[in-house]
Amino acid sequence: MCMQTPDPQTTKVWTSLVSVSRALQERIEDDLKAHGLPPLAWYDALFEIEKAGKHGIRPFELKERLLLPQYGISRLLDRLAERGLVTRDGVQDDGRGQVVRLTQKGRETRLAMWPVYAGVLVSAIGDRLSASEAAELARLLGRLSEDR
Amino acid sequence: MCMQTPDPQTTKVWTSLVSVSRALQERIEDDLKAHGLPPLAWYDALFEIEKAGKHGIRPFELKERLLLPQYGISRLLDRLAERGLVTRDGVQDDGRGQVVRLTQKGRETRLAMWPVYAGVLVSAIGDRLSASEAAELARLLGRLSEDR
DNA sequence: AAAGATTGACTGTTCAATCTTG
DNA sequence: CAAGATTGAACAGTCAATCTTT
Repeated sequence: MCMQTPDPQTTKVWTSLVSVSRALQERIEDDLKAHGLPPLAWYDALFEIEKAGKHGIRPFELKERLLLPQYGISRLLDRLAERGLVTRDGVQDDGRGQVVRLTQKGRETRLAMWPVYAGVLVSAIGDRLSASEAAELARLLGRLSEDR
Repeated sequence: MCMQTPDPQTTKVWTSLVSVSRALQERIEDDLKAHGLPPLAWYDALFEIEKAGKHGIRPFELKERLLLPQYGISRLLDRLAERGLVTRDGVQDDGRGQVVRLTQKGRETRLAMWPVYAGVLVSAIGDRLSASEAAELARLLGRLSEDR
């Protein structure tokens, strides 16, 4: 029974990680809201659906890309469809499934969100780190998500 | 009208930041749940209240420390009190306010959460980075939360 | 039975309105 | 009116159960 306590550096990494990512996410959400735009989570969804083009994408594929549970996708698509940002159509070769496609309004919304989103990233990250520092930071963060 | 797009390094930092902090938080939540323990957010609250000792702490102070809105504190304290982890008493010199104190059960719960919480931090951070890498990572993250 | 997807009920979060005291 | 705190209603997330098709 080894009661392990992280060393101070580990703790510092953790607290910085949480506070930085929370602060950034909040800033993005606030800016989006101030512009009358949808929440950040929608951006990723709209982007993935947009990338799928006119062939569309199946909800279960979206689930894998966005790392959300299936019911999460289901409810998210409900809201996107409600606002007219996506369409959901049955697919012929598999009666269980659907195909999701972005509408014109969906494309416009995604596009309108981007400058706001990008603006925060540039001012909060790009403007604060040199290219080499950013590369080093990305590398170190990558170390934390390696498989074991 | 400058349509700014973050450079690839900035984007990589952002995506790594989000995925690492999300994955870690999920691992901690899952482990806590597997041990029949409360969610991570409670840990910080219990810890802050515990630090206040027998003098207790006022909800508005807790709000500042935990960076939650006042109604968030109100509801969180409802749940903590419901489970017998904290007490809420009126305070004489300010009729509006309350004082929150940790119960014995609250102390035990906080203590039981710690090894689970710490275990994830050690295996996900401490074991993966050298001391100098951890220091460098903490330094770079710190750069991102400097005031401007 | 497994895969794709949805739903009802519960829990938690958010907003605006409210209440009380200073 | 401002500060400390709560609350009803709306919204989002979660769990387990369900439904349909393969």
